[in-house]
Amino acid sequence: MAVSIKTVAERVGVSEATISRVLNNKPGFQASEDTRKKIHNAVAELGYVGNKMARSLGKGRSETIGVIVDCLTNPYFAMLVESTATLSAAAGYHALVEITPSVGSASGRVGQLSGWPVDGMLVWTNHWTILQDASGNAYKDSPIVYLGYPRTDGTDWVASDLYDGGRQITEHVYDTGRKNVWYLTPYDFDIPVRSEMRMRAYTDVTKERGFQDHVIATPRCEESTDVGVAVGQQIAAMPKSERPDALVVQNDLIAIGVYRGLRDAGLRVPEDIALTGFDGTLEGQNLERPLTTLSTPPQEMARVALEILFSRIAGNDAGPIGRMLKGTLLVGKTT
Amino acid sequence: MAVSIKTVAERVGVSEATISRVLNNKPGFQASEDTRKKIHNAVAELGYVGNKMARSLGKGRSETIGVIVDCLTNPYFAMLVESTATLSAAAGYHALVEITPSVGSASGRVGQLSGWPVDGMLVWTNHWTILQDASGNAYKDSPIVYLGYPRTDGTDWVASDLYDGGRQITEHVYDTGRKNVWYLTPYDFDIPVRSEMRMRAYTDVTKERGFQDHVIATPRCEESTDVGVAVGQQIAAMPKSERPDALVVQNDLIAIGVYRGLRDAGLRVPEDIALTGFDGTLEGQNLERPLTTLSTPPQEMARVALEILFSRIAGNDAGPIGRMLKGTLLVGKTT
DNA sequence: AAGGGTTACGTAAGCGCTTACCGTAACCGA
DNA sequence: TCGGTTACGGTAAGCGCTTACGTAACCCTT
Repeated sequence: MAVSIKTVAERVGVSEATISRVLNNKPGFQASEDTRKKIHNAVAELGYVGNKMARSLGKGRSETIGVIVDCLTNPYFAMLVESTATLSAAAGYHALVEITPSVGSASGRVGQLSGWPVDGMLVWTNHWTILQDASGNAYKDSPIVYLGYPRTDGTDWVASDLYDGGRQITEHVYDTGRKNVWYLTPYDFDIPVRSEMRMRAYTDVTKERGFQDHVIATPRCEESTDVGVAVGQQIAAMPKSERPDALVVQNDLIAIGVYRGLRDAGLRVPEDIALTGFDGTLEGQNLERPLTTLSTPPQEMARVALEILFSRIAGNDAGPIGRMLKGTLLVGKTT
Repeated sequence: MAVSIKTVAERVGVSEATISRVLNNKPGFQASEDTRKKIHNAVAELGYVGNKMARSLGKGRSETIGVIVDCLTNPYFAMLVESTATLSAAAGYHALVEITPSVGSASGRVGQLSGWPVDGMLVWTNHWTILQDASGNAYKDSPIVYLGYPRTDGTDWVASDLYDGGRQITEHVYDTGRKNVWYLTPYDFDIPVRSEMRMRAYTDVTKERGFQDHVIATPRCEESTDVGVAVGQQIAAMPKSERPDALVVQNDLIAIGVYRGLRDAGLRVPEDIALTGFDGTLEGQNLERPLTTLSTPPQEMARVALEILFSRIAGNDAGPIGRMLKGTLLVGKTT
């Protein structure tokens, strides 16, 4: 029904092959200026826009890359996806997003995206599992770059150096003179790898400075902000002597919640208690007191990851590539 | 290379057609329990996952819907896209996102998505233009539901009732006793339709109450927050007598900027000046003083829009469908 | 015993494009 | 005059699915 390459071919009076070759600028193929013109005219007049599906089927490549993330409400992911979409568009690729909190969980698998011949995938995992196909085997139909955490399982990854970041932020907190610093993490005991590095950095620095570490773990869940609020209230309810004088929180979203919880309960940040986040989100900066946090620009992450991915698509089959991106400390008004 | 339907067929010893029919549960087709079993076993053993491209080519439907928005950094859009992705996944569809600030602009056209046989599209437009294909004709290869603003051009749309919302929020502001209320809009003089309704509601209410209206228009641009900051500073720099005592701002992002601008210049909100946003974003609620705003849940918008879209895909060709969603006033601490 | 309905599956023609492999015809130099 | 280029472009075989149509075997009916 729609105008296909056949329509154009008939209109111009040449074969479909010629149309295809001219439109794709096939190297080594020469058409007369005349046919070229005619073809382009016909295309314009008919409003012909190929059919990407057929094209992909024919070429065996879809010029689409898949992006799998937990959610988009976290602005960090939103930015990540946005960057991926624009960067891949610039390279002539489409971005197919899939939101699957399940990917990366123990039973994580490549849900909907499966069977879609994406040329490559960017996958954010919170856990250290591998993407699996429907039968539970490691997915390997197309190259994947895992985002978020460093890996040692032979896959490609781009991560922010959480250990380094954790140290930067913890040291900063101690540098401001705090002595009883707690760490707050949405901890998933089933998958102990999660966030190890940020937390380990915290405990390391704490020990090095000769202080006592203290970790609060809350169940990992969607409504991070609310979780934070609850924790904030709990802490505010403690007698002053038992309370920490600083809280290093695993990410901005939760930290924001904690901020609200503390504030609503009448505690002042940072006068009564210092607070830090992690991620460098916009929200954090829009708090009354911009949040002290550590940012690894998702744009950068997307850029580096796509670089790797495109090289894989182009055939690069060297050993596993990993890139650690160092974050930068953003000192706000909460410490 | 990958395992195709042919592989399965050979393994089981039946024709490809049978595989396809069994796997798709073709109504009216009966296979023996035996073959069914064999097929499912083979599929499991081989790890066969169809090829969606070929499937789509064959059926003429791609089971993919496209979503076009300005950006994802605006959490409103992020939420919209997230809802679309999850809701369509639930219906067995994929979501293909395209970020194109240009769509909806005067020269707006269906960029990358063009040629991709999406079964339908959700398009957010800031302006009242129609999606165009490469040759400048109205795009009509697949059904589209336009989001954001009501339309009278025969296309389907889902919008939040901006006039109603504008009235709600303006009246609320006057109800708090303000008398010199200004309106701030990122106004694109090239496309005067933009936001007419919110602003008109403001002027209407203002006149009804016997006050003088005053509109500040700033160039529409990406860094909305920064624009807001600048305006906030300008206003703060005015002598108190010339200053408004309330600012009704076109959206949360800009309002947040204004908040910061005012705050940094030493003005207090709402004591010195009241402030409202529009959209009900998370950021707005995370401000020190949660922003008074008007929210039209993007989830709801996505839900309603997809409902319409799926009905169109199913063949519903009734006249244009429009749905106006009433927003609800969120009274924060800025008024 | 012949016609007719089931049951269970095969055949083959697409879907709209790409591309390896062949023509032609004109032109050119020797 | 003839073989060899060069310029231009047609043919047809896929890519991996779906589906309209056909058919063979079986059982039941009258």
